Amino acid sequence: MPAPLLTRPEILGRLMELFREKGFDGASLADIAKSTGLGKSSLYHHFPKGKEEIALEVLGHLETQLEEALFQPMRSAAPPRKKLDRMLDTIDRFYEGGKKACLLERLCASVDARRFRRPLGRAFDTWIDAVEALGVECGLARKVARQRAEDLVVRIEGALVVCAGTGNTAVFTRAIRDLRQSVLAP
Amino acid sequence: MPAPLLTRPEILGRLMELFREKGFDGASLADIAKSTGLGKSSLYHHFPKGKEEIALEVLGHLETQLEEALFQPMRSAAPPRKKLDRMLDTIDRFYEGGKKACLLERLCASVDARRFRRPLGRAFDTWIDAVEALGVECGLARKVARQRAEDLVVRIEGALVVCAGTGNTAVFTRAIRDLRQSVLAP
DNA sequence: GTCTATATAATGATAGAC
DNA sequence: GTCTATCATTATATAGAC
Repeated sequence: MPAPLLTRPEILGRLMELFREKGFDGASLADIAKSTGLGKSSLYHHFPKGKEEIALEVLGHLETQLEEALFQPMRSAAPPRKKLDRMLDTIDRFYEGGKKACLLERLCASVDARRFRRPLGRAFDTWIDAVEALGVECGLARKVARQRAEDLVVRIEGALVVCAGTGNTAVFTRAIRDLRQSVLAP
Repeated sequence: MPAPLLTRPEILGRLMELFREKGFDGASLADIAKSTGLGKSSLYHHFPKGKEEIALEVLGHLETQLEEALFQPMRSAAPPRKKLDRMLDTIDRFYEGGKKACLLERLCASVDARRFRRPLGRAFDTWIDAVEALGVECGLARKVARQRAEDLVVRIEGALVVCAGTGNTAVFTRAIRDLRQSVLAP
């Protein structure tokens, strides 16, 4: 009875890396096995429903990570501007300055996107909600705060696409910089 | 000697639809054959180097379309604000109000993105250049015009991603509306 | 320029031993 | 919980007839 080689969070972390790099359609079970160090059969032990279940679990893992690293800190008593700065720092690190792709975007662009629709929509909404709350905390009208929050997510995702297409990460860096000013502006 | 069933632009048009819907990794040769009504062997007659060549040709077809429908009109003598409006109308139609994906984004998100890097970068740059020219025409400093142009492309691409993830096309509609005001603002 | 038939490799997924 | 071996299916790509 061999012991597990990796903990479940470790496995999911590696798989998130893989899907961010190759996308869902582009990552084969062979890739998945290699990136985790597990054989295919072991994978089906952990994820009996196969590749689709793997992606859903990885999405869930991301939601947990986002909650801890991105959303929890937003509910502290710190000044909203500080909290926005912290969020943008975390985002900048997570995407490595525009060099790494977004899991949400990669799954949106997959053939089975409809299967992932619910968790994808929830992840985007949670993210937007967190930024909206900052705006409201800053005294912005709810509607304005909402639009600014949507705009933040839109610009992050768009900048990642344009960076991937042009190879010019300056676009992402500038997006982050601009958002520090614009999101909570009066 | 059977006659060709479709002209080359017709073939490329259908394939563009297919890749926008399924992505490069998600569209199989069987899908490609079905969408064009051609057998696999016929496909290899038209595109001897296979699937990768198909995607490159489709990208070229898009560049031609963009040149005619998007960039040419920008070089007319019309007032810049009118021309921006026209571009945003064309974009809105092309993406069907946020319901259809962007070919550039789908190819950026493919496993072989590096193969498409050059034409992808060129397409993005040409697009940004065209918008930048409008800004300069409007009296904006070149640097400002450039940033606004990048921002337009970023927000379009990002809005498409968020729409695909949330199913809420309002985000795209609002992005288009906002851009009408912000891109050429003094 | 299209077709049918096929080659060959890779795909997602299972069976059963340990 | 992992492994090796294998399954049926699908993938991209060719050969050669018409």
